[in-house]
Amino acid sequence: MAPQPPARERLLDAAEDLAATQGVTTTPVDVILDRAQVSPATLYAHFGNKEGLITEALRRRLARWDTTWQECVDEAGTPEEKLLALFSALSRHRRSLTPSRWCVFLGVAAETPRPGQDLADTLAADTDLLTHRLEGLATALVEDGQARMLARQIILIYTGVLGMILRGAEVETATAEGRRIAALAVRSCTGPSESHLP
Amino acid sequence: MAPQPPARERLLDAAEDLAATQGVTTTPVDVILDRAQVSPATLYAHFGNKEGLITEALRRRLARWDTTWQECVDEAGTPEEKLLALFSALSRHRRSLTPSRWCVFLGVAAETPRPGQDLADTLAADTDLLTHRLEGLATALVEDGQARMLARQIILIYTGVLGMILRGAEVETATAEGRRIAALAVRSCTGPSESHLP
DNA sequence: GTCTATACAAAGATAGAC
DNA sequence: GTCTATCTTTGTATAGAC
Repeated sequence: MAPQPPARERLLDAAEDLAATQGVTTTPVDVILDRAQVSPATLYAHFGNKEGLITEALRRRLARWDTTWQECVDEAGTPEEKLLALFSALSRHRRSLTPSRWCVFLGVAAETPRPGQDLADTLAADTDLLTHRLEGLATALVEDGQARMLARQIILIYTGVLGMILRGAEVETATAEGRRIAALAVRSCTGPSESHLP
Repeated sequence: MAPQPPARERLLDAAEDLAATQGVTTTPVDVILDRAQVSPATLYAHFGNKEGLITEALRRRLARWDTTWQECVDEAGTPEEKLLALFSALSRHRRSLTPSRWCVFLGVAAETPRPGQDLADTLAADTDLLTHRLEGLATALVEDGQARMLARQIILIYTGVLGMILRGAEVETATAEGRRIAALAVRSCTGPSESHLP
């Protein structure tokens, strides 16, 4: 038999999975414990409380998302493709995990009107990563002043894709649609001239 | 003193307000009762359970949103402006109410992984209203085949605006940005020729 | 580090009276 | 239709042992 990972890992796995598929508020600690095959005391010894566990699980997930997205950027050819790699990354990220109901970070944010500082920071880190990486990639395409705006537009469209999944849309359909709209936004900044390059 | 509205109304008001600002799962029934100045028994007599109350409150809110949006469509001049009136409607709707954290319907959907039939129907009714009205308005602008696609794109962008509010963006900024992107989507369907009419 | 058993608090819902 | 009082269940967290 494969040796079981330590209780801490099992807790993080269970918490991440359940948060993504069922939501946090509606998932009692008992269910997480049951899934992880861990006793209550162990959870509180490691993470202090439920929110601490969730926070830690989200941090780990954000790191994975960061990696997946960066890989997709690196594989993309042109600066425009690198900017739009966000959408391929979303596809790939979802395929590599138990499919979440929409987006764990937005989901937890929606469920948690008054998060503690650590959780709030972790949730903000998702938006920050989007902002910074997209601004960086946009700088290769448009003037500095426009880069911030273009990044914001793409975050909006990306967030729209996630929201469509919550509305019940097919993931691949919504992603493809988002990518198409994002391409429009890019081209409205770069000018129509270069829009038909390979 | 102004005569107090009946308990049923006070419950709906309180539930709507609290659902919009704090979320449903994290708002205990007691808090709704306290805000409405109503006893528990009255709530259960009228609505059966908490979800019944929330469902009814959402139905009422959807009807108001429907009205506000239709007004904005009627006030708009060109077919393109009518299609984009969705974004002015969002502004107006929010200004007419206690500002919700983002969107009550998406919020409740996010918080409720397994809604009962009635609640599920009410949540779906929001997306359905968007779909049908936008498809109707799009038909005035583009061919029938494209109308469905354009409507979907605008729902995606609109949903993105709402998601940006959850991410902490300024409401008016996000709305204006969404409207601009939606205009791009419209013009990519109608062709660049007519894009500069008054 | 991890377990068993349990304390403590909160939340949803109902009984019975007026 | 509405109230007071209360029951039941569920959920978070801890005590103390190994």
